[in-house]
Amino acid sequence: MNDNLKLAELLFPNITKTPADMEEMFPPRNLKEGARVTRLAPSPTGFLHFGNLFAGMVAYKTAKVTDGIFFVRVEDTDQKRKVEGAIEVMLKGLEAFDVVADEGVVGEDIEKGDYGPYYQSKRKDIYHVYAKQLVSEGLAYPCFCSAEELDEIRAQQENEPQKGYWGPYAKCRNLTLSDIEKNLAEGKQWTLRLRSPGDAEKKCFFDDMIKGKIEMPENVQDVVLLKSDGIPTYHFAHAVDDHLMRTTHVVRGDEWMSSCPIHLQLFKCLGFKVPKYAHVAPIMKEENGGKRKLSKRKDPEAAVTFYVEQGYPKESVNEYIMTLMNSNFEDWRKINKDADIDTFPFNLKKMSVSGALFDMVKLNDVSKNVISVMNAKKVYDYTVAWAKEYDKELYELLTRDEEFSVNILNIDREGPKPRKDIACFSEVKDYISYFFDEIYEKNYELPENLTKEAAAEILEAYLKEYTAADDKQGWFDRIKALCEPLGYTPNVKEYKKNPEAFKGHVGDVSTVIRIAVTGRRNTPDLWAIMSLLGEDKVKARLSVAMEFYKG
RNA sequence: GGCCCGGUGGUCAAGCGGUUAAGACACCGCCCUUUCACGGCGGUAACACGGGUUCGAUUCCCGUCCGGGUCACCA
Repeated sequence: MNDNLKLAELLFPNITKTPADMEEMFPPRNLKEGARVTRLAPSPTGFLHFGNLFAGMVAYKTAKVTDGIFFVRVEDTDQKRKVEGAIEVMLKGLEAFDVVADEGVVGEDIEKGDYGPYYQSKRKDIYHVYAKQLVSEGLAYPCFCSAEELDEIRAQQENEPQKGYWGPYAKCRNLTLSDIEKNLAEGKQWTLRLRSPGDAEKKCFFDDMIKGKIEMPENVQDVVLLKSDGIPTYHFAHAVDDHLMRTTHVVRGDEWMSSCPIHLQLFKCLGFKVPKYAHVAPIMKEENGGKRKLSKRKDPEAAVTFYVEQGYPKESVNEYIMTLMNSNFEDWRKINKDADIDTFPFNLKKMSVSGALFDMVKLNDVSKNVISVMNAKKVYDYTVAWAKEYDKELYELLTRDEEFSVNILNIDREGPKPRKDIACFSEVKDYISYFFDEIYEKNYELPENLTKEAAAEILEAYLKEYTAADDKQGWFDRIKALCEPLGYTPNVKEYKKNPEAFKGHVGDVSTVIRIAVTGRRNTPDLWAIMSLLGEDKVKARLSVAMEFYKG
């Protein structure tokens, strides 16, 4: 027995399984040609960042368009960062936007699939099988350096371009078996390090699905594989897990790019086939002229819960994310208006290489379009569901008389040219406020070209004429008839030709009525509004406004 | 600082040596219109800079500058 084998035995006495056993336990997946296996591997921090959703969506779509598998693995190897209830928060956030795993962690401590466990904290023995293998091959060794010693090494390297624990600085790299036995006997803490076979003069290569061909110097760092508590670092866990779980495409944030030399080397040392990588750029935020990553601390929209709380329908957020993911999505949508978003041929290679700025204005535009083509009942249902959670008053108002509420939401909807007023359901309250006395806010402010006196005059005349019995045409004819006696013209074109001849046109008359009834200058179809409000309420509002203008 | 990646209108972006340099959002104007919208039409606005290579560079190469990432017993 050579020293490496003895050391392996010494370090991992209880590990009896071998990599071959692992291969047998987690055989290659039986999927059709071209099917991709992707994953989302979040750490349980209790916060679902928009970037996580974004990356998750990329991974999810990649699997879906190839009839592959998308799974969730929880990277809980850092005990210090663990947060209670974090899994639930994350899964809920993903689910709210239809990113649902086929396999892996599907609920707090609920796992599904044959390639688990999917919590890294439960996979210790699996990692140790490979750790033992590496040691026995001389590719890994225990390191007894303390944090202080490591700091010292760093201090020595000030002018050294190649920093870190490598070659000449790797103090524990050449410890003899008896040195190690002695340290162990003294009860010294140790980490397991890779004995890097890399050469800084040589290059390593990989072809990223998004970034293209990448060339970097080989890794020479003796990176930590197992922390002193025996739990693996990200690098080691990534290699072991993604191999054993048969991930074909590793989709992750591009902050991992610079670790690729380590990963490539690890896969090689472990005898694994390297997966394809797809490094996605982060979503950025504009800040005094510059760009920076969306920040959990500074930007409310960085939290996925933000969209839920504001009441953006999942369809809107999904559409917006798709426009960010593949810019040809909008063109596709234009010619496939009613198509299911899942039928869009998402393509990893069309992803943008650099980070896009998050654009709330664009999100709102996308969302208005999405909501504008929903029927009134659907808008009602969505709004009620949202309000139940986030706005009790609105919930009560809306559900008091469902038919009435749906009718309100139906004004100027479901036609060939629906209005686009609502971007998210938290806007609904304001949008419909004048239908409910409880939340209606009077506002009699007039446009510049109209005086209080003129407004009072118009209202007085209209009050005499108004009847709820009119149909839309009759209603409008009546308003037109009002114009001339008061010095306005019912004909806008005529007004434009000769503005001096009139006090205004029929639009001004309508505006005064609209303001009196709704308290605002822009609303959907006024006739429909007045019909829903009913004669009594309309008359009351007209009178109150008239008194106001009379002063 | 070393190593990577990137830089086309305000934003998202097509583009792969010859284009009037697409499109979308935003903005402006006009038309339609009872208002507001919707819709239609039109407009302002861009290849970071300097060198090459080439008959010709936004496209290829080099340098500069500017952004971003990364250099942990965090992921």
